Amino acid sequence: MNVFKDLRSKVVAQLEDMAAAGEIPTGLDFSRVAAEPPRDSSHGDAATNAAMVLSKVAGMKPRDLASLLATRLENLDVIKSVEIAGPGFINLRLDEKFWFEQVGTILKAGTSYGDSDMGQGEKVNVEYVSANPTGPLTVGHARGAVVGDALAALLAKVGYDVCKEYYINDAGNQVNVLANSAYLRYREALGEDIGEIPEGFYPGEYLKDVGKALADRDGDKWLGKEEADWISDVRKFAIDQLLNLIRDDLAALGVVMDVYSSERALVEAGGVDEVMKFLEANDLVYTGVLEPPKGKKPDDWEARPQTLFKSTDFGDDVDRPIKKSDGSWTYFAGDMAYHLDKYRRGFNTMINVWGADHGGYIKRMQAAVTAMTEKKGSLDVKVCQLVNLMRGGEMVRMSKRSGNFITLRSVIDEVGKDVVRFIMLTRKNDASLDFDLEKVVEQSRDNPVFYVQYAHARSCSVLKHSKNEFPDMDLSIEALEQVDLSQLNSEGELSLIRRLCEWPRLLESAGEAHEPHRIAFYLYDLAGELHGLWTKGKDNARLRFIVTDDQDLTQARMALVKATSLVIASGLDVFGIEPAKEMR
RNA sequence: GCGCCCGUAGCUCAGCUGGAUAGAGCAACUGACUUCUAAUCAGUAGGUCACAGGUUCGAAUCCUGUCGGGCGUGCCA
Repeated sequence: MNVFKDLRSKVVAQLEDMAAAGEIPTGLDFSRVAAEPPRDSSHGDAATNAAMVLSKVAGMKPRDLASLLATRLENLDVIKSVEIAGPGFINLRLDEKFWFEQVGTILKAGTSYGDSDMGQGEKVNVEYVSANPTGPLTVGHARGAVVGDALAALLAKVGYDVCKEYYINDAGNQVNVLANSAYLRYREALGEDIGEIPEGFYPGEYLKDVGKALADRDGDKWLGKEEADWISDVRKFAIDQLLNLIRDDLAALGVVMDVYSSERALVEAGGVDEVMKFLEANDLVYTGVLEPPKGKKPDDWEARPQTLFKSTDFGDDVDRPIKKSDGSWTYFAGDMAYHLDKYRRGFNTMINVWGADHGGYIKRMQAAVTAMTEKKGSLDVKVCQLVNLMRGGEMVRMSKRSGNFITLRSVIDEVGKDVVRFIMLTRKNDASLDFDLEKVVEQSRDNPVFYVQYAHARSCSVLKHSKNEFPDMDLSIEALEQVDLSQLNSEGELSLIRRLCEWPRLLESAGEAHEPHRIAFYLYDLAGELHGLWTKGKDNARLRFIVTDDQDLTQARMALVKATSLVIASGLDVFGIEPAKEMR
């Protein structure tokens, strides 16, 4: 049940009646007509822009059109009052009874309140993390992981059929570097002194375990052999080990993928050849020489003919190589095959969550998707900007060369996965984000995780206390749904109810925009309303949630508190966060 | 050079896809607080939405240009 969607259809119905009655022309386009909560709540519960949007095509002054429509709306029974304001807004005030009924609706729906069928079961593929299997996950990876995960959950909540996917880059050069690094550690595990890790190898300590595991499995079987003999086996072994490591890191963050897709498997199955065939058949490739890059010193640049994809035909800036000058495939070629594969698996809508350093790659990938799906597929790329890890206001510097980077795991161990998840969602993806290890565990309004969790914990606490105060009060959902809420008519209470009713609408707009961070801001505001109400009880005992001499009033308040905690829990659920029952 | 992102209160950021008098938190100032769990709440102050044009009933939001910051810019993945 979405209050505003419902109102909008009531408005449109009236407009259709007006057209039928000859008051306005027939056949008008109502798609821009909206019914939304006004920014300033003093304007009422909802406002429609119908008169302003339609005045021109209807050939009427906005105010005249508004007054015709207003008269009709006034006669609807849920509407308490109607007023025309400003340039032609129609402000609607709804009957309080209507709002009270919504609390019952929320209680009945529970955490499924806000679920929507907007997506119509459409298949959507969300690809995220996709970190190279060459090391443990870092804080940087965590942002993409959380944003992708929450976006997937959000889309599922509003009615899409979502597949969460991880693309394993196991075909490029870096997995050979990995294999060589692992081989070195393998020799070390078998007693050899390997000294300093040379340039061009991954130095990380985690590879010791990989080398040891390989030695345990295969003994000295690869020792003293040519690289060509062991590379393929060792590479596969190392990749599997690293993927297990990454999977564990993701699990510690609460992320579970539906599908892991291997680049190597795709290439070996002929995916790239198929892409080439398609491109050739459609005259989308040619052999050419690219201009030298500008703005960068073309030190060792020399002109070389390559196989190029005509991505400029689809909005890219230059055509992109799919074959290197030595004849091997570029990363892009494999990625094209991968996206074609996704499309073939039934995903017309694809969303990729990428790190900031991949910004320059978006256009060519979108061009590729457009070309390969003959415009039937779409690709949205969410680029996550950098996370600045801080401690007490100071930047935590990481040096990659020494292999001394901050792992995701160590951060989770320090502050907990729920904190990491929430903080990663407190900024829109394309803005950079400060993550202060001290601030995020502070107990203050400045720390949104705490503030929201505290609101939930406070609800739980209040419910528990009310039960102590009135042992025979029925707090079951069934009972609370039936409670008469007409006493909850203070401004704070009605404002909280209205806020709760915005939840379904917020979910849909956040889902449509692919912006899960909006939920974080909503929850923060919602928590603020609850804390505000709570403190009113200090001035006036009658306004406390628990009124010791009035069980009926208390029970009504409990219905509202319960509904609030359900919406908070449901928001946190989209974020994959466990709501706190108490603060310690 | 070109492309993408960003520019909103002293600071950190929202702004619901074009709505009414642009909102929060922090910091500052004033007040409430023997509690249903203390870590909160109420209020004051703070703005040329970088700048200049344009589109229209209406622009922080869309378009063009300028300035400033970040990222990316052949055969890495």
